[in-house]
Amino acid sequence: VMILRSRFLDARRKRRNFSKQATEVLNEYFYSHLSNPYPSEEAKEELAKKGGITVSQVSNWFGNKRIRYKKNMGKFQEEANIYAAKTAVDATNVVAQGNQANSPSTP
Amino acid sequence: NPAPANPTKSPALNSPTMSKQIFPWMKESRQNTKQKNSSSSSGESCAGDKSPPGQASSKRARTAYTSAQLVELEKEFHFNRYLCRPRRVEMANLLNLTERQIKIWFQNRRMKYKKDQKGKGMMTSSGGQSP
DNA sequence: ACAGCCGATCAATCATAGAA
DNA sequence: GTTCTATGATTGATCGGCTG
Repeated sequence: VMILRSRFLDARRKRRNFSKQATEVLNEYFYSHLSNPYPSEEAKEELAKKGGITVSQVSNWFGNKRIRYKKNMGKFQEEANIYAAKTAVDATNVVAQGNQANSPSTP
Repeated sequence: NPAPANPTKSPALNSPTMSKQIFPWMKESRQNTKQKNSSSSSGESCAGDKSPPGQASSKRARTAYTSAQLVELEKEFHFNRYLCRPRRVEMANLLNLTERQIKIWFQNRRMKYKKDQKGKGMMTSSGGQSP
């Protein structure tokens, strides 16, 4: 209403859809870690690099994906099956206690 | 309430492949993780009550701040990124918000500030796309 | 004990891109 | 060109951990 939405002070919300490559990488991680889709900071950086987007964008994507997935799981069923085939890093149990080798970028 | 939220719903899957379990993070709403218990007498009432029809539950609504409030907050932030207690009380009255809201606003604002700084540190020289 | 901060996340909402 | 849906970003507010 009246409150002319601050056309200014309001960050420019320009949106550009992600590339197929980025979406592919993000979905792959999401569905292969469906038991706990919370990538670590390092994992986010890796995903950002692979998808050609920023870490913030990776965070936004996971935030939106999680909420929307749980809000309407049925809608993603199909998509889930598509990505489910790849990488079965799935573990019914959360918390990786035995942290084993990874492939992080050792600084 | 578009989604009746049926907490206990069976997966009922008929996919040829594996299943789709309902992991804990998919469970609704926040406020979980910990369960403290208790024992103690008094109190029960646990909160958690759903909320179906009725109502009542606390609804941390997303109060939409007016542009006037935002301008004041923004102005103050530019002056000081941190607020002292007295100043906070002052602003709370002035803007008709609670001290808590003022505090939270500054916290979120600082996070945003930090995030913005992050993105501005690298820019070789190219750039500017002018549409 | 106790309040404030940080970092991550949630959840609602805004605004636009794309499909119908 | 209009209408509805998918999706990226923003933001008020919460959760848990840490600190003085």
